[in-house]
Amino acid sequence: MIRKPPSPHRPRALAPIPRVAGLDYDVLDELLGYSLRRAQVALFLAFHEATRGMEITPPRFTALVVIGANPDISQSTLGEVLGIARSGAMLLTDWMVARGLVERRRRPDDRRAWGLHLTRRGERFVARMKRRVRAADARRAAALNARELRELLRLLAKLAG
Amino acid sequence: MIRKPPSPHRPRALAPIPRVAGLDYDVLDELLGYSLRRAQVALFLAFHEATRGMEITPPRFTALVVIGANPDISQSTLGEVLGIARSGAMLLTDWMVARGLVERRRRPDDRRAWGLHLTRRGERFVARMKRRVRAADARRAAALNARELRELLRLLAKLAG
DNA sequence: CCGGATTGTTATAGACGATTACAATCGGCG
DNA sequence: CGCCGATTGTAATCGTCTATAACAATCCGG
Repeated sequence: MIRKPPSPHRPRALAPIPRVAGLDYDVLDELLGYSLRRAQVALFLAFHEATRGMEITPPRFTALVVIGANPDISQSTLGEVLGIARSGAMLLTDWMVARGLVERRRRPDDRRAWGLHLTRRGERFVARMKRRVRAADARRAAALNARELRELLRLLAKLAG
Repeated sequence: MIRKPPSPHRPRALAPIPRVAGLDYDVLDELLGYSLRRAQVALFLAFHEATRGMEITPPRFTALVVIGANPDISQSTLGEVLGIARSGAMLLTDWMVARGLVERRRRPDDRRAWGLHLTRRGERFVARMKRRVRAADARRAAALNARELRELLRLLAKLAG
């Protein structure tokens, strides 16, 4: 069972969305979608900065956290959580396995599916990752006070629902 | 000057990020970045629905709106607004030109740069696009009342800054 | 007027996700 | 029990998007 070695890391969008001086943004400034994107890019940059050198992307982060919190999860469910196809979930899993962070275990009850588990190394890695990302997220969120932050999370949840 | 015909349309991520029942999301639910992404995907789906059949993506939408509001803008500046490299701005412009929505005009003062302008067809197209996207955005935003919406936009701007 | 910066362009490569097809396995129903 | 549709992981392929690097034409400041 030969398989291509998983790819290294090169993030797709490192550029912030600058507000170009003297430019008319027209309807964009009234669109919730555009404001959301601007804010999300800012948060992504903080994320990327925080995980510098770890070869981590948002999907990889989410996958590792979810596996850590839900041991024995299947690749299919993982893909569902991330909103990607099964084939993508497999490549992602390949990457984590190749880095020694995750292992596939056979399930006694269902021999089609794998159960995904963090290795000891994976556990340590996830803990370090979480610490850094949390801190970076909080640092960005510090632009808001506690009440505003709570309100923002509430409104975002309402929107996503 | 032969050039490949611009590509047709196939959006990258059509899937919402579902909240899988019985799953532990651990730290994700406390991260601003993750909440933002969930909300943004929801808005993107509304956007995609609204522009169905128009072969429009968010960057294309932004580009057309910006050109409409800032005639004679250069490709470089356009790329800067979008946060992409010049080479990408050119492919994007190629697409708009091939669809007859935009034309490149020589600038008398600077013969390196093009000035981008909407064609008449482009103007009509942008108007229709704006109407649809605005409506879809508003429909999503209707999950919030007027005060909440204003507050959300304010907080997002603070975050992005 | 000359050398460095800017603009558009082309070519190339990489990351990522979708789609499709396939084999193994599961599960329900007759 | 046995069959058939559904599910799981896998593999192969394709399309889209973006970056990088190199290049020519042009601009601009000392």
